Amino acid sequence: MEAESGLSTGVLMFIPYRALEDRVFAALAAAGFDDFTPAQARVMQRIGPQGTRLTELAAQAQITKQTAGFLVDQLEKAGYVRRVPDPTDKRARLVCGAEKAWAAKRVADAVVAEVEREWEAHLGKRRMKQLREALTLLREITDPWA
Amino acid sequence: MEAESGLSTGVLMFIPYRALEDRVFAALAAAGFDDFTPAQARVMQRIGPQGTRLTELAAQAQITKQTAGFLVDQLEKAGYVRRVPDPTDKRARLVCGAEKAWAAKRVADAVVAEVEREWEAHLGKRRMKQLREALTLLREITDPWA
DNA sequence: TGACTTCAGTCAGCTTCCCTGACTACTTTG
DNA sequence: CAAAGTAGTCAGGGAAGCTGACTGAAGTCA
Repeated sequence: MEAESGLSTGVLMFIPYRALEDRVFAALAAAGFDDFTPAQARVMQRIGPQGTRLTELAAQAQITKQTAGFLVDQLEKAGYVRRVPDPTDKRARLVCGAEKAWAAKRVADAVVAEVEREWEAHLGKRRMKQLREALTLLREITDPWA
Repeated sequence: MEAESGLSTGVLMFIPYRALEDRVFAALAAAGFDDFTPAQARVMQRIGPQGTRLTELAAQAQITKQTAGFLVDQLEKAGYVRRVPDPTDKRARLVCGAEKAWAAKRVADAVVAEVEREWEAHLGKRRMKQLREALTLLREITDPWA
């Protein structure tokens, strides 16, 4: 494509993101959490401490409620979540994380922290801070929700 | 947990990337290039000026050669690429971009440039430069190939 | 030269993810 | 209470990816 460092800023962002994601999934698999998929993880990530409604999960993950329902079914079978009736609305049920989900989250969080330390070691404290600052600012005009 | 936002640096990178991708696809669709998918685009992007082998495309896009073959089939039907025999190796064929592909690329490149200008306007010239610098450095330890 | 090995690409069959459309059950509101 | 809105499911389908098994061509080496 282009000659020099001619990659677009967008692509330059995607490369480290993808590398991080790969690391997290590898670590989860190594720790025995190999029975869920990236799509399921994306939903699971968004479950709040008190549980979250299916419709809410779907909206946040930007998928249809049908897809979310399918993914939650699989997560339920694998023992990561359970569905409990919502006491405040008899139409709804709350998707709650099970202990297995929190255990996986602890592993994932540890890897993210480790990778960020590696990045900081490579960039130096100053540049890492600038990077986060620029990205946080950029979020203001690129984050469609929040 | 940082003060500015609790999001990991990886997620912070993904947000603008996704926003850029959405913009590019919307612009392509608006320009009439609505007959290909993101997956097909990811393959098409990697076709060199003189054409590229299927196996090479698969490796670069990090998919199997079967999947790549399937996507190239679709691109061929839609008129974006054609396959020609490789003169230097009778086993292989070169996937070459057709004029329609280059036209789409021109549209995409224009949108990328436009979005980058918007980002620079929001961040300021200095911060944009720092951002690209940090990301380029980060590529050294996160880009699995090159 | 002939026997292995390697590489390019295809075929067949499968899973996962995600969609639309149509539906039931319950809540809220006028 | 009737109408409108919301939570979730069911049915069906398409896109994208995988593995495994294969053909045909090239390269290697005794």
